[in-house]
Order: sequence, then structure tokens, then C-alpha cells
Amino acid sequence: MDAFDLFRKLGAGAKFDLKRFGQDAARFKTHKPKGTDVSDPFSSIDYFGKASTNKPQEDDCEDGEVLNESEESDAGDKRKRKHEQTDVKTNVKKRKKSKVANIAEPNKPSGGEGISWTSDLDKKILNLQNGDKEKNSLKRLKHLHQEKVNRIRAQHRINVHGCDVPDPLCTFEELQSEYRLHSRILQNLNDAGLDSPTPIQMQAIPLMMHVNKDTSILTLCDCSGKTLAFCLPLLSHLQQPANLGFRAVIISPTRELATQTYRELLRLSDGVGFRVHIIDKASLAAKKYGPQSSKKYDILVSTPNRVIYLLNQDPPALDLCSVEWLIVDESDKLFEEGKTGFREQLATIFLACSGPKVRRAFFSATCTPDVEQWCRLNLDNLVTVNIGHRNTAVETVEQELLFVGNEDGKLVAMRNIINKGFLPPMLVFVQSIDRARELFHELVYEGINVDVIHADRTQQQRDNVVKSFRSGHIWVLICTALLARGIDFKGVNLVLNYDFPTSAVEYIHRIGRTGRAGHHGRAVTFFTENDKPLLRSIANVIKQAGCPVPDYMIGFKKIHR
DNA sequence: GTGCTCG
Repeated sequence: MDAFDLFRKLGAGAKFDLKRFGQDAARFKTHKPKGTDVSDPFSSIDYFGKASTNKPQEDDCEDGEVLNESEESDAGDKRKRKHEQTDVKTNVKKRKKSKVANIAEPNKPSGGEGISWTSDLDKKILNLQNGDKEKNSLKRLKHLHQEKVNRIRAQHRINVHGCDVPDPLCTFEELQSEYRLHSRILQNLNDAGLDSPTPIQMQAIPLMMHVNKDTSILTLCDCSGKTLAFCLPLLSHLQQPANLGFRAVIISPTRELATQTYRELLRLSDGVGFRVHIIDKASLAAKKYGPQSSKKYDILVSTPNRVIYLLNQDPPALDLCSVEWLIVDESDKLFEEGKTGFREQLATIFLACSGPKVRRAFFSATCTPDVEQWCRLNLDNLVTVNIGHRNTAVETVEQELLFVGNEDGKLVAMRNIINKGFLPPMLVFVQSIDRARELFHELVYEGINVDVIHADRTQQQRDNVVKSFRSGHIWVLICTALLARGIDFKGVNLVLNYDFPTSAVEYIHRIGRTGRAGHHGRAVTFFTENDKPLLRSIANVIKQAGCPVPDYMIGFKKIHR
């Protein structure tokens, strides 16, 4: 297999653009570490290699339809068979693992690669395997313990799937006692007023702490607290600053989200000395991280294309071979296919993380059938965690569908909301950049503090808008999909879907900007005759979140492609 | 349709 072949396989079935990636592929070949087995350092070969042969099946679901647990049986037989296959695979692995555990020497610490995690209780059981007397009572103890864990998970609606999933964490203090988290970080947490973990943090943190190399984690969570859920184990895992170059990379779909994550990391690691970096401008960063620079950095937060730009320099201005953790935030967006899709960009970055112990974690609020299928097919040792029902909107948001007739009706209804007196801040979502501009010009003369954000504005403008929206100077912010994901504004009171969302997933992301951290929020969605095709799937989401919806909408026929 | 390098 030559480098091009290899690279094509690594591209996860993404369209292979020879012109664009030829250079990468060639470099990949020359960068192969000397004297190492090909299959070893590039564990990602398996990871992507299967993709080209097992390209995910056409999805049986209707376009944009959310796959609910209850509806899963509706999906085609193909999917079912696939799930069964995966289950069999998991069982085999489970058996293998328990075999390893049985032959392990009782007094040796069981930290080998075969056993990913053993609780204290498990260790006791191993130690006493030959002493039958206490064996039974210990078994009972273990059973009780498992029941307790199950109860905690049920209480917080934590669902896990995969083998060797560690127990949930109940207090942040356990991080210090169990994982030697820097005491200063714990103090920073307390200073920020964070005293107990949210459900996603309870499960994702211990999971990331126990994970082996080559294990991947998929985390689905509609609640806030995701950023902390991966930042804490990351800092805990890196222990302290080291001059090895970047050891962790976090990829976000928008610059705004990257900035937010970066700031969270700074706040969290204050006083510990970790060198956290965000690429503000790739051309500047080229000097900063280039071959001549010393390797005094630890964590990188960035959008994908900036990383790629640096990797494409000759010689590469960024070295990711010491990366131990690769975290993909809002991964469903980043897995989206498109003409110049995020997916190929991710493939390039995965490739560049060529270290021997890369762990990967994917975080997202929603799970498109695409992402899940892809993960199941391509990742070994996949563990998934999801909180609550998958693909549902948060329950703290009061949701409403409003028929406005036609385009003109939207403006009338919008003015109506404003005149009736609304509680700012309000986030208004539109379909395109042009429509964002138009609506802005309509509203700017109304005497309300309104501004607009989209990717065509300069970075300076974007930063300013976000800042003044956070500080309350802007009451109404018109935006495109740019702000749909992950951005955490404190106390957005109303999300207005001025243009109908393009899918149920998009809808869930948009309204997730309100009702955060347990606060009450409201979401109003305008619809016209033209929006009928997607009305049903979104009405379903709203209904499932417990908000009233007219029955006739649910009765609409499913759309088929 | 949206968002992701540089100049």
C-alpha cells in the first residue's frame, strides 16, 4: 500500500482530494518514525481503515428526523442487524477481558492494557479468589455496590454503553483523592461557585480518567457543563506542565466556541502553570509553534482549519506527535458532510496526532444517526455516555410554535413580540447571512439595541458583538448557525426561530442557547406554509419535552426522500 | 443553506 492509498483509507470515506491532500500524504510517508511497527504508532489506521470498506449505510430515517429511542424500532432491519453485530462484538471483548482479569496475579497492580479499570472491591475479590469463605460475602457486597451505582445513574438519567465503565463521580473532591487532581484546580472550581458535578460530569470525568489508549468516548448531552466535563479530566490527566509540546488538542466548529473553551481552561488552571493556547491567527501562530520554538505548551484549542494551515506549512509549523488527548467538541457538526466539509479537515488532524497513546473523546448535544453509525463502525473500544433521552430538548425551555402565514407575517409577529414587551436578552436565528443583514436593517431603526453576527463579519466585530451581548448592551442579537452550538450565554430569556430550523437537530441546538444551567427559558418558532415538511419532526421534539403541540402536526405524514 | 486557513 502506498502513502496515497493509506491516506485515502485514513480519510474515513471522505472524498479524497488529491490536489489538496497529496502533499499531506507524501509527508505522512516521510514522517513515519524509524524502526517502529506500522500498525503500532498509527493506531488510527484501524480507526479509519475500516471506514473505507464499511461506509455507513444510507440512513433509513426520514431526512432531519430525530431518532428517538421509542422510534428506533421503526428504522430498517439493516440497522437492527448492525446493532446486533456490535453487541456480539462487545460481548466477545468482555469475555476476553474477564479472562485476562482471572489470570492476573493477585498482588500485582492490574494496570495492564488488558484491564482498563478495576475498583478496589474488584481487587479485593481478585485477592481472595481462593479463599472461598469470604468470597460469597464479597460477591454480595459487590452486588450491593452495583445496585447503588445503578440507582445513582438512574436518578441522573445517565445511560452508559460499553465495557468497564467506571462508577459515577459524586463530588469534585473525589477527583483529588482518586486522581490526584491539583489542589489549586479544585480551589478554582470552588471559587467559581461550582460545588457539585452535573450528570454529564459525574460520568464523563471518571470515564476519561480511566480510559486506555485506543479507546474512544462518545458523549451525548443536552445539558450544560460539557466543557468542564472534558477540561477537568484533561488537566487531571496531564498532571502538570511539561515541555513536550502540545499534549492535548481540543477542536471546536466555530471560533466563538473555541474562545469560550479557552477561557474556561484558563480560569480552571489558574495558578497551576499549564500553557493553554488558542490560535488567534494562523500566520502569527506559525512563528510561535514552529520548529524553532521551544516546546513550552500543553493544551491547544482551535478551529480545524487553522490547525491544518499550520500542519501544511513547509516545514510544518505545528507538531502534534506528543498529543495524548484529542477532543472534538460538537462532533456532530464536525462530522457533517459537505463540499468543503469539516470531516476531511478532522481526518487530517487525526492523522497528525501520531503519538503512541492518543485517546479520543467526542462530545455533542445531539446524536445524528450518521455520527453514531460512524463511531460504532470505526472505533474500537467505544464507550458511549448519554444523559437523559438522546436527542431531546432540555425540559427547562418553554417551547411554542407560531403560525405567521408568510414572510411579511414574520416581521409583524416579531414587532408584536417586541412591542408587547419582552425580557431581554433575545437571540434571533435566521437561515442565511443575507437574511441576517436584512432583518438587522429592518430592526435597527426601531430604537432597540440590536446587533447581528455571522461569519462574514470581521473577527473584531464578532468579538465585540459577543462581548456586548454578554454584558447586556445588546438586547436582541440576530444570528446565523454560527451561534447555534455550544455557546453559553448567561440568561438568554428568549430564542426566536425567525426562520424555521433546517432539521430537528438544528432546532435542538438553537433552543439549547436558553434554559441553561437550570434557568427557565422560552423558545418561539415561526412557521409558514413552506415549513410544513419539517413541522412534524420538530413538533415531535417539542411534544417530547412536555410542551403542548396541536395534534394535527404530529399526524402529518413522514416525509421521504 | 451554515462554518472552517492565509493574503
